[in-house]
Amino acid sequence: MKNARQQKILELIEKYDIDTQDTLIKRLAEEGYTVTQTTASRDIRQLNLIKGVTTNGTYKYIAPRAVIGSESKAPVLNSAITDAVIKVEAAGHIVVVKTFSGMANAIAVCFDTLHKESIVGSVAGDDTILLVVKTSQGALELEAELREIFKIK
Amino acid sequence: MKNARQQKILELIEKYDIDTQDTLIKRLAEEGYTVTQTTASRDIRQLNLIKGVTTNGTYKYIAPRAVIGSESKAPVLNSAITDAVIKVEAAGHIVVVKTFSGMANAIAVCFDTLHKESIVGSVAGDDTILLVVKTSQGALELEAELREIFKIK
DNA sequence: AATAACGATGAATAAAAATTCATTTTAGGG
DNA sequence: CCCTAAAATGAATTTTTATTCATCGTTATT
Repeated sequence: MKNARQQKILELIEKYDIDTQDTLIKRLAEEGYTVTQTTASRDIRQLNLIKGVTTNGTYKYIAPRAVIGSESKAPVLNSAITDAVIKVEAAGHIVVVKTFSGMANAIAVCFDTLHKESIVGSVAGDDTILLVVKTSQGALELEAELREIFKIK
Repeated sequence: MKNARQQKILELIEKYDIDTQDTLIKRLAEEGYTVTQTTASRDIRQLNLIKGVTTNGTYKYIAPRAVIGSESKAPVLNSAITDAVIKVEAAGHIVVVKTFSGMANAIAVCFDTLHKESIVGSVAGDDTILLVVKTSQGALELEAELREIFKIK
């Protein structure tokens, strides 16, 4: 039951603007899932959903593209993300990451959540991310690390 | 007061794991900002911060890189420009400028209109601008200059 | 200077979300 | 089958967060 329901939740938050757990519960009920707020809260937590503010100033639950990591543990990247990285290459003190078209931003978000010391800043285009590193040496190390993570070459 | 405080909030959530508005209020108090939960709530909303679940299962406020809702944001106020620049750092022959989420483009436009000789080109993401300078020396000079302008550090 | 208009803030309150503590259900051994 | 352990769930409650309404300070306008 749980898995089907959580799957449905992901669909629902895509389809509708769901602003509270209560709204979610009602949508779920329409689909035949009757649960209490307790369960909704837990589902949301387990799915790593977050409540954001839209440009209209309203709230909305969304599925973030990567799990927010606190330094300690390796961040959890969903496979859609790791698969989308095509190439990683250091050039001077910059590391260039090539991705599937349109995926660069999603992946750059992951890098941000890594809070890697060596990364001074990053910019993402459509299918390319530039990671600026303080030193060439650092770039080489980062390159190696990323290749490890994304299983490149 | 408000801007300085919100700026500080961004620093605090980077530096510490802030799980509730209450802990944020306490951290702010340590820094000399005494506010109520009402204000904390509003600041969080205005900064577009979100509360996410970390890999440890704990909660944590973070500044998302991408703005939810995807449509472009409201026009940027003049005074907001300088306030929105968080960090300026030279790395080799590149200067990295960190800004509030969604502000990078607006600020990059300002740079362009400056027609600074030393800037070869620039790229802006959501919250980061890369300024490409001919030489490392030039990057250092530009870094110093920008820090002056934006009163960084 | 007086006054209007607006933004920032807080106290109190309402609303929403997380958690605790049981209870029920499910999945595996024996 | 029956039992046990673990997972899932809900009711009640606590905790956290958002909002309402009033006030204060600032700035602009006459």
